[in-house]
Amino acid sequence: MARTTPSEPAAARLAALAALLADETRAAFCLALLDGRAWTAGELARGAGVAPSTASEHLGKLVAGGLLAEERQGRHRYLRLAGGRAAQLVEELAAYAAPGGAPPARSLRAASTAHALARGRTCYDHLAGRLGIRITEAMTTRGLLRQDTGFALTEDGLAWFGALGVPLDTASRRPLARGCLDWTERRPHLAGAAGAALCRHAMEAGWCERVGTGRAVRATPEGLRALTARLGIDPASIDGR
Amino acid sequence: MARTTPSEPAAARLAALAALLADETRAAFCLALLDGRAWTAGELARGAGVAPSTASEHLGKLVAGGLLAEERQGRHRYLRLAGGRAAQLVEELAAYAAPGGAPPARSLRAASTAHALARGRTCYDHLAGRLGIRITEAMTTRGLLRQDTGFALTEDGLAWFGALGVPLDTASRRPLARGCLDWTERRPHLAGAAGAALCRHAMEAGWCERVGTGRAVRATPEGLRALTARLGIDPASIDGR
DNA sequence: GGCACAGTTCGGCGTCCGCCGAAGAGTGCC
DNA sequence: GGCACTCTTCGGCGGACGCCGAACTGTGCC
Repeated sequence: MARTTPSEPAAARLAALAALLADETRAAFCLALLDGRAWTAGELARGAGVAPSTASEHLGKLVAGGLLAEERQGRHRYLRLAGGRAAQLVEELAAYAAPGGAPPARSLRAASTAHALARGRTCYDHLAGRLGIRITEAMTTRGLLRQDTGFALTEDGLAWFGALGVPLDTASRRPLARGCLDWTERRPHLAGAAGAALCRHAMEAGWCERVGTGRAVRATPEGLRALTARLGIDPASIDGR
Repeated sequence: MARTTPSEPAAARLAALAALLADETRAAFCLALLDGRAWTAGELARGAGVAPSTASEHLGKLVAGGLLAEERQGRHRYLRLAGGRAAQLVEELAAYAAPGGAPPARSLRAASTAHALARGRTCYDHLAGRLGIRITEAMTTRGLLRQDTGFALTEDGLAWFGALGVPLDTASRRPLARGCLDWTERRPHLAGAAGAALCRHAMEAGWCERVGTGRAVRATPEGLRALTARLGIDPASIDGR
């Protein structure tokens, strides 16, 4: 008997896309790039522990498949996620794949990086981890963000961004606010154009700074003061445990 | 040099999850189950054009991987997507994998089913296709749904559901409204608890009916009248082309 | 020009995995 | 009880794919 839709092309395309992430090395590349920054091919190869030649082939597939974008500068090949939708795809798959319980964290080094990531990190272009969740919570309780009927900024929320000096384009196709499931807190944090703008502002204003070379982010003392003043966030709820 | 996080388990889990969908036959199973109903193993095997033994192995993997749920009744094994999140995952991957241009539609039979699907279909538990998009559009222009600051019902929207006699639970963890990218219209339609409730009501009230055995759905004459009366939708914008 | 370095291409190796048919287990109908 | 049917398990086959090292290309620095 024939297939439900003859010579189904949708299944083949879905399988081809999923196959890009079905390899552990390629998956590691995409997870590393979830910090939203561009990495060189060599950095990715070292990070994943494979030979440069192997990485080169994998990166070629990921770019050809539309998941990654490349930028060549001199003898370097910089790679980043192809865009917000690609990042969202990887995020959601990673969140679904995350185990229900806490991650094991075998070594001391792994435990300390896991701790730093749980405290705060970037998730492509917005803030995640305890830091991102506390901000999202505070915005919700202050009536800047509504989560009960969906996930959207309120008029007060728009005004709050205005007062911060961060313009938001409501006419853009990209949704202003979107929930992104946090894989350490297991609750949604603010993503979308507003989440990206807030993260950019937090970095530029010195509210946060990167820790080490990875995705981990830490709120600075000024940042904690600003979050307390503007959102009523208790600094201990982010920094402490 | 070591991996960024030693013996990274996240990459392995992401790869394992993606591998479930990286096979064309398994992908076809998941797409078929996107209609939200339960199919038997044999039906899925015939639909995908593989031997029952092959299907059995694939289904075992999909269930073990947490993407599908099974229910055994007598000698039948009924399979459905494991839940809303699994459906959302498959939807988004399928939407990302969909080609930018229109699908080719080689045979006459394929063209006619593609046409029926484009007109209206279920997307797991809510309405999609032209029918779903027109409803979402109408709800937005009538102020029942806000898309400019995210994707959320308004107070008027809550009242509209109340008038319809469809209760919505705002206290649930599941978001009431969520945008789901429509792969034929390439715009978001209403998903989430409200989308599911509306779809259920439309089926029970006889506004829509299934066409054939697949995902395709058609608005009935009463349905078109109801949509015109309650949302001001022009019937020709759905049914005609 | 010459060297160091980033990245790519190629050949070969080993493994994994999807496919089938045949045989078996369990269920329902008569 | 016996038959028909659905699904599962197993063995074996073949292709696909990820890995590496070695050789090669191209860039930048001195």
